[in-house]
Amino acid sequence: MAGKPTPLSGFPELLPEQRIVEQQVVDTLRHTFELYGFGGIETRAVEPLDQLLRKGDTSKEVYLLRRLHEESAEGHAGMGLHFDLTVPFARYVLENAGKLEFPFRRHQIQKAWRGERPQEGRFREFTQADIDIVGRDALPFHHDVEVTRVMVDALTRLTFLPGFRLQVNNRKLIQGFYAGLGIDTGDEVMRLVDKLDKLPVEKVRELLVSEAGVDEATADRVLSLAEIRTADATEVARLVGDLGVDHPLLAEGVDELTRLLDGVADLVGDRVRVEADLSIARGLDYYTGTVFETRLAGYESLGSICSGGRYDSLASDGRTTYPGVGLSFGVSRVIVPLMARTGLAADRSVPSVVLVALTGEDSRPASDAVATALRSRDIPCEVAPSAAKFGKQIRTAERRGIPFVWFVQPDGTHQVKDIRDGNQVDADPAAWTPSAHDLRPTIVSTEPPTEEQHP
RNA sequence: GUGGGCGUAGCUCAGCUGGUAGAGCAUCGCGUUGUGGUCGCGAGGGUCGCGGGUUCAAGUCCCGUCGCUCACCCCA
Repeated sequence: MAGKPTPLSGFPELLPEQRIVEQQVVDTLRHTFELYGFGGIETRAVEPLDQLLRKGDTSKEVYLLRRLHEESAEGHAGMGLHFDLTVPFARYVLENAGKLEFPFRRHQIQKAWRGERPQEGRFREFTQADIDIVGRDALPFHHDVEVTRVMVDALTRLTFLPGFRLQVNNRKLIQGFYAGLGIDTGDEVMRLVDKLDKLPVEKVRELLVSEAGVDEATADRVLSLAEIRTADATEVARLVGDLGVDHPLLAEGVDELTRLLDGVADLVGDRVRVEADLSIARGLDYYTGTVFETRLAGYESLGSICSGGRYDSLASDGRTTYPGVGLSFGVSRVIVPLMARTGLAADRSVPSVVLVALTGEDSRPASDAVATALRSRDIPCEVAPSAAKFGKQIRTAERRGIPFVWFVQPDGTHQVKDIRDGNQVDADPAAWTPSAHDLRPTIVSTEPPTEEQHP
């Protein structure tokens, strides 16, 4: 009954050379977030069940905590693992409202858990990286622009990943447009429009008529709005205006969306684009203004890999309301499929840039001394595990992707060999330094496949 | 939760209408006795997911079960 353990579906684990990729993604995100003054927090893994279930009928996706010796009538402890970082954050804000400075900005990079059936990019245990800004009673719109700028900057710095396309819309714009058309089933219409990336337009038109009860002319105008897509801030007002609908909320939404595109224009580039996409709505729940989705170039079937938006009531204690705006980047969702599909990984499986060769166990102190000298100058290195033949020691380095092997010569001098080109030179343990490029593992960047290309 | 596909060596897989288990890559050794990669030769490695059934005989057929996987549902 011994046998090899098998992987647990939905609980991905990485090899060392893959974990390096994940850590570099997380390090880059954190570094960028902190450049903008977002401090980090970590919340506990569990929340009371009533907190987790406030947002709807998702109880079946929550992992419950239960003692083996559970005796309560419910059969569980009344606690569950959090399924995102927003709900725990909202609770944290309320709990610590008296001690926090508002507007409060934080980043949070943690695991989350969902009991759903795993698929590519969708796991039961996964890592997310969130930024949010929360105000007390009010939160000016410029913060919507700010979080977008932070995330665009962060994505831009993930140079070893494919490009990103951030799609932005605004709930006020949609709701104002629907109100201007006299639609009174706005939520239902929005939910159907949100399916445009899965169902053909004709099908959605049918559903709008049959399920949302709008007439065909109205359905066509709803779809015309949803077809609007532009990266040009000045185009938004013109394209929406051409549809001839008038409503104060619509005007407000157009203005916000325009300001947002304007506000990030200087940061966008080839790898990270931002565009207005008026079909984006996000799940119905609590977004009230700006909404975001993000596609990974060449991996559109993964769906949105970085989402978020504005919620006028992220949290409320009954007396005070805390509006927020934020974005959530799906770390696992992006990197695990890339590793599976393209072999994305670091060029070595260990941090070491040098393997110090070993001539014999009696000379291990001499090799250790070399390693100590290198480490004192922040050069990661390791000493060979055994005094095997030098050919084997070199092979050990090669298999781990370590680029340099260090030899202590019989006369006590030193040489270091770059095993990639075979070049071997005299070196001083107190002075030799690898190139900055070699010092840390490098991620082999991935080119997007050209086949995939859809919504 | 529903439906399909697949479980054979470390990995990728072959194995026909049942007849005692294979390849490539990887690993280890030797050629080359302290400077790798190429090349050549050789070796090790398997309760064929698990349980039951049919049969003289099951990796192969049947039933069950577990796992993985894809799609649907869902996606706060």
